[in-house]
Amino acid sequence: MPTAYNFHIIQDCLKCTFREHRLFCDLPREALSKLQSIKATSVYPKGTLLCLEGQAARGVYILCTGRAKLSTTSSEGKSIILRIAEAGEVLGLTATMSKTPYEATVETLEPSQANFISHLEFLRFLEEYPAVSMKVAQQLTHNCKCAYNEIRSIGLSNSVPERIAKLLLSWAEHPLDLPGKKKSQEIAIRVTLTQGEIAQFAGTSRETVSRVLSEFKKKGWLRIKGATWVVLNKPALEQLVTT
Amino acid sequence: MPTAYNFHIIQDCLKCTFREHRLFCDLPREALSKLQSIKATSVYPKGTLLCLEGQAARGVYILCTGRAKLSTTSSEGKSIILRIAEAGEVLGLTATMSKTPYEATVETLEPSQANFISHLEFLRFLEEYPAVSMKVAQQLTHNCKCAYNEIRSIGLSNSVPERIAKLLLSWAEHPLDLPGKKKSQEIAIRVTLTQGEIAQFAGTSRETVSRVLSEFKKKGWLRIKGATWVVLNKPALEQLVTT
DNA sequence: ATGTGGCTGTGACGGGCATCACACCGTGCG
DNA sequence: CGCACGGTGTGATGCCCGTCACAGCCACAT
Repeated sequence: MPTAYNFHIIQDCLKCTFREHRLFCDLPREALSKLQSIKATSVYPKGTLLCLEGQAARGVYILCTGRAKLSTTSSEGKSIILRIAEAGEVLGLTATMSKTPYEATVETLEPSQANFISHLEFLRFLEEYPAVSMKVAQQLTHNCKCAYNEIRSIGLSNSVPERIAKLLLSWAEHPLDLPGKKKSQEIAIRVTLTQGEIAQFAGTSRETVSRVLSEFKKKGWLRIKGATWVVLNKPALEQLVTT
Repeated sequence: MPTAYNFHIIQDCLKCTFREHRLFCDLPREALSKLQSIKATSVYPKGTLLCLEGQAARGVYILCTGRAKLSTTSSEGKSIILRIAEAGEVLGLTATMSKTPYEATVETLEPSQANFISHLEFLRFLEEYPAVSMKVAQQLTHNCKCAYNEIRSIGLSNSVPERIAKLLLSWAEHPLDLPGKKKSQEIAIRVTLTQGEIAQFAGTSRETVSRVLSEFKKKGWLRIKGATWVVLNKPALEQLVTT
């Protein structure tokens, strides 16, 4: 059902074709029906703040399409990206489960569709369907693993170039298929984050990211044209990473 | 039931008096009986490695008494402490849930009792008793929150003194009650970690920790005698912390 | 006593990176 | 068009803190 905005909206969870590839959504039939009845679907433009760090948790968002950036900010305004959430993830879960304020600010990186479920209804939903709490556990497990990776990335690496190389390599695991591309070592990826955001991800400053990327380009390891970046020398980047 | 080692062993989960104050253990009667039948209790000396990072997850440990240190290590040998787990927590959960290798190395910090439950039996236990998966979700939530705190601590603070002050303050939330102590601003805490371990916790080097603590002592903010430390000027430490 | 091993204190040194500052470039908008 | 604005590139500067080196201390075993 493409809309005027050329955006496909998934109205009915039961008919959602992506379901089985998603972290959370692949639930038994009855649970899905219930979910369908308690969810509120909306489409949000890029840059929407779904959750605000520190605010009381109103409920969770299930991201149907799009991606979102989870970040946390210090009182001085310095902020760091916790992770990028993909479609099919539940956001605001930690806060909703423990009835505490949102841990992170969630901002959509693309036009996104999400199902909102209020705090109370979600907890009831959870208790009613054991399969749902299993899924919740899996989502939380995923969150933990991402967080541990981030800790390793920031805490164990020796230098900023290493951390940036690591980021590039992790992105390179989901490469872009360029149509007329001959077989080669080249890995094309789409990077929509700004250098400032990459800096937040790597726990460094914007300028340093710029310098490091220049360095990579100068060494012939990387080519950047707009939002499509091409990793030219994966082994070299890998050698930089010790973790 | 004090043993020859003057160590109280909890044989029967159903009779455990600590249960209701614990993160995981407060389960319904039937689940507890089942737990009782599938667990294997052991007592481990200080310094035992319960889980090894990177090894296939054999199952989970429920920590009955004692505390344990969760850490992760880079290939270069640099390592960082993820968190300190308290009695009542389930360890090895992330790995067991996602059937992946252990994320962290778990080392007992004190003589500790723990219940081991094998991988398969735990997952079956989980599916059988919905209340258990709720508890698992709560444990995972706790893990996430700790991880996020660690990320904030390492990624957002501007200096090592700030991070160490933060650690001290977090420990000061569970003060020691000194018997003959008059009312005062002084907060006594028990610190069993070495400076090297504190360094791992704060993502810095042992020497820097030593220097920072010296500094705090010189300024009259802190007094250290063996394993009992006394925070003399909490506000000063708080002022150092911006996160 | 003597050795050994783990923990702690302190000095010296130097490099990596945060910070400030400013120029450049494309895009959108009045 | 001219302007503002967000993103990017790059130089200069300085300092925090990691690293190396070594000494002192304590507990414990021989």
